[in-house]
Amino acid sequence: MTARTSAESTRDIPEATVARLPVYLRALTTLSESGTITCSSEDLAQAAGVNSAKLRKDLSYLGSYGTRGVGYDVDYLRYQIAREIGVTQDWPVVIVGIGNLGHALANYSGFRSRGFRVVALLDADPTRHDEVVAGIDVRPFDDLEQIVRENGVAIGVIATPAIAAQDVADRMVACGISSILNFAATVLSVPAGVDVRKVDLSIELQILAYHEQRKAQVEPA
Amino acid sequence: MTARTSAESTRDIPEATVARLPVYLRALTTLSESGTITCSSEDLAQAAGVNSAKLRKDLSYLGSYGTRGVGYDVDYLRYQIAREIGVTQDWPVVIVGIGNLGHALANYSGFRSRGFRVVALLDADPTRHDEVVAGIDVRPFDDLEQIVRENGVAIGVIATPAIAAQDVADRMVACGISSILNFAATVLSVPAGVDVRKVDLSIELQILAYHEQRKAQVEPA
DNA sequence: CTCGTTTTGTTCTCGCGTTCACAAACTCCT
DNA sequence: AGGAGTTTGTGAACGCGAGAACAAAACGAG
Repeated sequence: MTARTSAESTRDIPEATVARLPVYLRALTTLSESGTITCSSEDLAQAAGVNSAKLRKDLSYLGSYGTRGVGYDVDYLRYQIAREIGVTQDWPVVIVGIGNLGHALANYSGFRSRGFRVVALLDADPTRHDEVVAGIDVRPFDDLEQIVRENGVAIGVIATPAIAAQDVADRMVACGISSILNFAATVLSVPAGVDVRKVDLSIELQILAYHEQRKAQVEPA
Repeated sequence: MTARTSAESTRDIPEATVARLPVYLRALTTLSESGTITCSSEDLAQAAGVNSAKLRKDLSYLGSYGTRGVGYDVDYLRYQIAREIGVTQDWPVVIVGIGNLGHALANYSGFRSRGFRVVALLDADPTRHDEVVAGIDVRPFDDLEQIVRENGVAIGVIATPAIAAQDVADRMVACGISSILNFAATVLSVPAGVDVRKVDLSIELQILAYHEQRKAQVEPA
């Protein structure tokens, strides 16, 4: 095994692991705030809601940041994960669609505290353009390109009605945005190289309903 | 292979498939509204953003609802999937935590249109109790048990700050709620038999940030 | 009625992710 | 210094899901 630079060490982290790293990061932050200096994989696994073997394997993809017989230094590990995910740097974000959900997103403190800075709120509806949400004034959707260019925005959030989402996505991609978080209830088609993650509130409820129905079937009270 | 009753046919649907059924359901609804009578697995797969082999395999778990050489009857398949998921029936839901996100959820039309009926909005903060959101008045959190009992609520939504979420979950479980959709940024621990699904906005952004960082590393402009 | 065309339902194979189990490594106590 | 106890990091086995490929079934033309 050859020595690797830190740039090379960021290779080949499985997708399933990437999805859990933010959970570990939050658990570590909680531990750190409660004054914990070191923790075992068992402790952290419990805080993150996974089993310890999976946690250790996940962390092993980042490198060997633990000490056998001791555990992990909470702050050190936290920094390493944050660096790996990329939340040590500042990510400018635009939110398009300032309805109920857009409001909630704009006000969500969890973004800013993790390195995401909402640089603009955009809406196609001119009657919203005099509004100020979370200290940011709502601007016309047509300002998208200028804002993206001036702020170096790489991540866009779509909180529009489903009917408008594909158009918004197309415009975002045309401006150079390469990661999209989509809250609209529709399937987006984007060119290769653009990442889309979908959050669909009603789908989550439907999955719960399915299981709920199963439970009722098995044991009819 | 013996003949199976419709109750028995609902066995053993893989979790990955369950998660996609709502997507197919929405795609079918869109097709139906555009006047389409029948569609091939290829058509539906494209509308749902998956490949056709996976779609056919998913549908095969429900039964044989297609016709070889022809395709699927849109409305018939839509009904079968809806029945399988359980959205042909009415699901009473309570939402706890009427902050920005709670407001957005209460107003979200996608719930009602898929069989989910918000029967109550609850908040621990007394200053919110005179508010009316989406035509429903906000009630004290302590009314939870009564509301759950009177309406037969099985599904609860948590939209509180992280610090309150575990308490809310405990109370929900104590009342008999057995499925929880959690928007709070924390890991909930619940007894076996209770389903929890987590939606975490900042985690989704962090996953995007990770990939975005990778792209920037590979091709530094 | 028969043959070609279309499309489903299913089998098979492969790769990823999870979990177990254990060797390696570190600390602490005597 | 040495041994007992603890905890990490990882090799190996296992199970699930994705995708390719094909047989079975339905339709239509002649």
